[in-house]
Amino acid sequence: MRIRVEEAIRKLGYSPDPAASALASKVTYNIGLLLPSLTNTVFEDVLEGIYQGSEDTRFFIQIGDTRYSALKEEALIGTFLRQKPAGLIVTGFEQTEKARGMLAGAHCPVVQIMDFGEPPIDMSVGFDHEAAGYAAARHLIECGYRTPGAVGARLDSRSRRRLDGFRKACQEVGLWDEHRMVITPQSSSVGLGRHLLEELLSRDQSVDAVFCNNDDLGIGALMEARRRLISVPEQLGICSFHDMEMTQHMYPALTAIATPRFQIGKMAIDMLLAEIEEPHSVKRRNIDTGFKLVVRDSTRRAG
Amino acid sequence: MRIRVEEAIRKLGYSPDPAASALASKVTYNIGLLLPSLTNTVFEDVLEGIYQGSEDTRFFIQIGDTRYSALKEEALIGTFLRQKPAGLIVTGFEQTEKARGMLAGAHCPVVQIMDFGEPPIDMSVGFDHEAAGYAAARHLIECGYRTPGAVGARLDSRSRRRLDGFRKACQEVGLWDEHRMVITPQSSSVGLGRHLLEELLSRDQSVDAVFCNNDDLGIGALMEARRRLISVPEQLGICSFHDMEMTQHMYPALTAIATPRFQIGKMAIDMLLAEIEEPHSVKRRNIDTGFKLVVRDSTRRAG
DNA sequence: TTGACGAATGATTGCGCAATCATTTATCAC
DNA sequence: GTGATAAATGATTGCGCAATCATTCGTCAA
Repeated sequence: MRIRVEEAIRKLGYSPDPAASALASKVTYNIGLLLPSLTNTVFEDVLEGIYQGSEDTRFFIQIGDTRYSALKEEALIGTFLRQKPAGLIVTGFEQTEKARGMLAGAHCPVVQIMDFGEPPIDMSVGFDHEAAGYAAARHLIECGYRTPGAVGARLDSRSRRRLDGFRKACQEVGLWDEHRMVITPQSSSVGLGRHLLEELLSRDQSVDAVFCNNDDLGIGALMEARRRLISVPEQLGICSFHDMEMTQHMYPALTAIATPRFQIGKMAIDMLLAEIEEPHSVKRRNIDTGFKLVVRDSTRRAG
Repeated sequence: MRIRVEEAIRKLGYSPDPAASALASKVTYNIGLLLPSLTNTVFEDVLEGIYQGSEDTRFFIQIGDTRYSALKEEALIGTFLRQKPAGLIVTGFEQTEKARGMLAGAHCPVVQIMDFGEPPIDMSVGFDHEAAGYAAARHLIECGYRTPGAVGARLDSRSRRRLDGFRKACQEVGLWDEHRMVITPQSSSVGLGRHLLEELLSRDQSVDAVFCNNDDLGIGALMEARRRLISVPEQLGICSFHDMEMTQHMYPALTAIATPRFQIGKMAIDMLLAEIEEPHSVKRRNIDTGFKLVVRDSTRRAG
């Protein structure tokens, strides 16, 4: 009987209507993914992990681009929930009150990614951004740099906390001056990195090290240093953030805080699928992935 | 009456069920977008254009990642069509026979992007890759380079045609040797760009210019040249492809064939929305956006 | 053979909306 | 005021499936 039916399916080229299925069963095989940006290389790797973890399952990843706007995010959460997703992955902890309410009341598991600290709405996987910024500062200080600065763009809460951590570590050893923190709401780019280093140097010519809030800025800073014939790492140490593939191939290679973006994506989808399969089966619901300092030539001073 | 209804909607927090709507009307507000890769910066800008063009409309972009596989693409086209999308955007002209059949029979407009040449299934917007490669070669030749090579990765049909065009221009002036074409099926990265230049130089030390099939490779080649103390552009001219933001900030800045990725995305979504709004209203259904040679220091030899 | 039980199969209902048709109400010219 | 037309409103049906219930069939022990 089953065989006969399956033969007919093949012969007629039948395939079920997902809309009818969703209407009748009140659930779909869609997994909603909310990212603040798709044009930010940081999220490419997260995406890669999520795709890899959901390949060959019946689930379909539906991406929403919030453009770093909590309101757009709120609207998208509404749109997604209306479609009765099987699960939801959202970036960070900074949803609007209403969005948090919707997520808390959702009839599906929810994973918050890229951050660690606050208790999650449901589950979370990420790392502590303040600790990461702190680690960057400690590294520069231990390398002997004494006039550290920092540059940052597109200041979402996570970026801000990285800079907070950096500032804190510098203050602890009495090496901080707030003038050496150059930030802008503009979205980050290599060109902006060059510009921000320029601004930093114009504010304080004695700056001997800079923490760049992400790799675009790091590469930009490196190129600007090169243009000005400022030697890296001797005259200027550069520590980048995220460590995308490119940074290790720069010349000199960039020291960076490497963030486990692929792993975060993979763990998030794994947790989500497990929880969809068997509700309440996931035990560790709030995961700190940590980060890693990768020391390369851009901070490796002789002596 | 209308007012009373809308008040009730607000009060009850009612929002229509998209599944029921899709079932009853046989159409949704989803626009399917098939890209070969999301971790390729090339498509970020396309995406940006599409998002910008669909913002504040009732349409929702649904992304599918084909991972450069025609079979995955075929499967995704099936998945998308089952959802009765309002429109579809697919990359390139290399669909499987079956996929082309499905697209041709789709009850919605279809735009093929990133390529120009073949007659489209429905509509298309892109540029001629062979002509772009040809232009790169002509530029290097006109700069006086006499031993041009080329490196390429991830050889989809478009990449291949770029290299074909490059080869053709070199052959026309008797400057070609197939040994100076180094290609690999690996996916492109900066590290790979370094490696491919290494390979190219090991095959023929007299190479004095290289065309890189995309910017990752171009930046990698530049970094490798730097490491080997090969001066750019004097000893080695480098021409990159696509011209993402970063290339102009390299040191020396990279000459590149700039491709109008944002514009392609924007035009594609505009054509699609117009056609959804009013079938057969779009007149120019096969658009050649062209490309632009941007000359910078990496090919600007003194004399 | 009989009864009892579980598995396989068949028949029915409702999900929430859009589309269609049937009805009522408003609008206007004469 | 009348009739004719257009607009607004109301009632009904069906989209294609999943879930539920009702039925039949097969299996086995007594």
